[in-house]
Amino acid sequence: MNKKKLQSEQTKRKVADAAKALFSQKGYKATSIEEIVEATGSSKGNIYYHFKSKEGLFLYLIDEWDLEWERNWQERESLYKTTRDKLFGIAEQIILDDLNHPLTKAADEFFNNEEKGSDIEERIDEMVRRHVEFNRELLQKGIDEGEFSPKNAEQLAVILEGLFVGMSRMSRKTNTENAMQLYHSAIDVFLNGIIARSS
Amino acid sequence: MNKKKLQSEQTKRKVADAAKALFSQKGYKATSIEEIVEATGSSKGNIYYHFKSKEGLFLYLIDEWDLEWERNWQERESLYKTTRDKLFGIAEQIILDDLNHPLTKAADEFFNNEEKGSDIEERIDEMVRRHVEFNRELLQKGIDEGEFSPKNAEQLAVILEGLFVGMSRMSRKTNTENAMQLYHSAIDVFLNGIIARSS
DNA sequence: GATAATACAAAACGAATGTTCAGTATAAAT
DNA sequence: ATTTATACTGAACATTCGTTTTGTATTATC
Repeated sequence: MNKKKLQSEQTKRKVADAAKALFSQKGYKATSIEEIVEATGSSKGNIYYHFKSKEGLFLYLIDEWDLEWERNWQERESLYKTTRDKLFGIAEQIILDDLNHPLTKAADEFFNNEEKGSDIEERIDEMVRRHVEFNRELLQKGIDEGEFSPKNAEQLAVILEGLFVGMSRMSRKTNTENAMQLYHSAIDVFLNGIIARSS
Repeated sequence: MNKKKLQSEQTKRKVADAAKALFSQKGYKATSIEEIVEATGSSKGNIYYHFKSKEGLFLYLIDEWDLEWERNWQERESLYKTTRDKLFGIAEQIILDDLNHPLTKAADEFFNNEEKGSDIEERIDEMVRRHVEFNRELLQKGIDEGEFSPKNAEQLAVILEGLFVGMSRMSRKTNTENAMQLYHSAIDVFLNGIIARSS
């Protein structure tokens, strides 16, 4: 079990990468298996050999994406000292990781899905909850250390998450540099709005 | 030409209303003509008699929605004096007009569509531009009158639009009251971040 | 070397969907 | 009263899409 397993993993990766790119660009529904076939050269049957279904493929990508994001962040977190700097660092990672926040767009499609509770909606809800919790801890630390004025960290965390979502949306049609500026300004405003004032 | 024309307009309205509700709830792609048929009692053929296509129907709704929004706002604008109050007023209208910002979700689907430049994408881009311009004028006025500290109004306008988009996203699963609180807090932070300080 | 498992291809299937079309009833126009 | 235009129906059409199935070459196992 060597040559075959290796080859197999390579094609699975190729399919996953192509699907990720397509889902990011076109959304979930708008991306067809046929397009993934064309992008990879693999056959339809082969895709279904490696992944249970289209939904399963998407789920796989979400998990992978989120894990990777967390790994990347943990590697970089120590580079930033203040919570302020960390926020800027997060924005930078969001933009650089992939300008268009890979699956955010596709995620939008499921965010409001009253259909027969697909697994995907559940998973995305969980991801958002994790993000908010992540933000909350970050902000709470800033508050505790006197960097920010004491406020409802939970609500601020939701606002911050929304701000990121909104900025991602607004910067989809610009280049990296402009996106960076926009995120930076947005965080500036946000921080300025919650900063502890010595007056 | 009376009784028939009247009846005709009524059914067209009925279709438009049902479609608006469905698109808002499920998104564009996920809403089928068949579902509109079921929701209205009209036949498929009849829908295509009143509207050129599914895309045409959606376009019609976007235009109508935006016009209505602007009318509503112009009626209420005089109720608010400061730019600050106007922002709160806008948030209130966004929430009350329809908690889930009717077509925002569906609009998301087209925001990043690299397909054969559908008319819809164009139209939505234009709508966003108008919103940003609207925000810009509002903020510029606040800056000119000394309410806010002088900053790049254009960029702030984009941030504000993104903030609204993000808040809409984050409040999709809550009730009106919570949404109101969230928007209010978000605007508070935003205003606090750009306010002119007398210190 | 025979057998079994694996990785893949190609075609077919079945359901769903947007759109069109032929036909019909009713109201308006002549 | 007859003709015409309008509002509408229901079935048919053409495609697309996710998924399944059947078959096959290649590699691992014994």
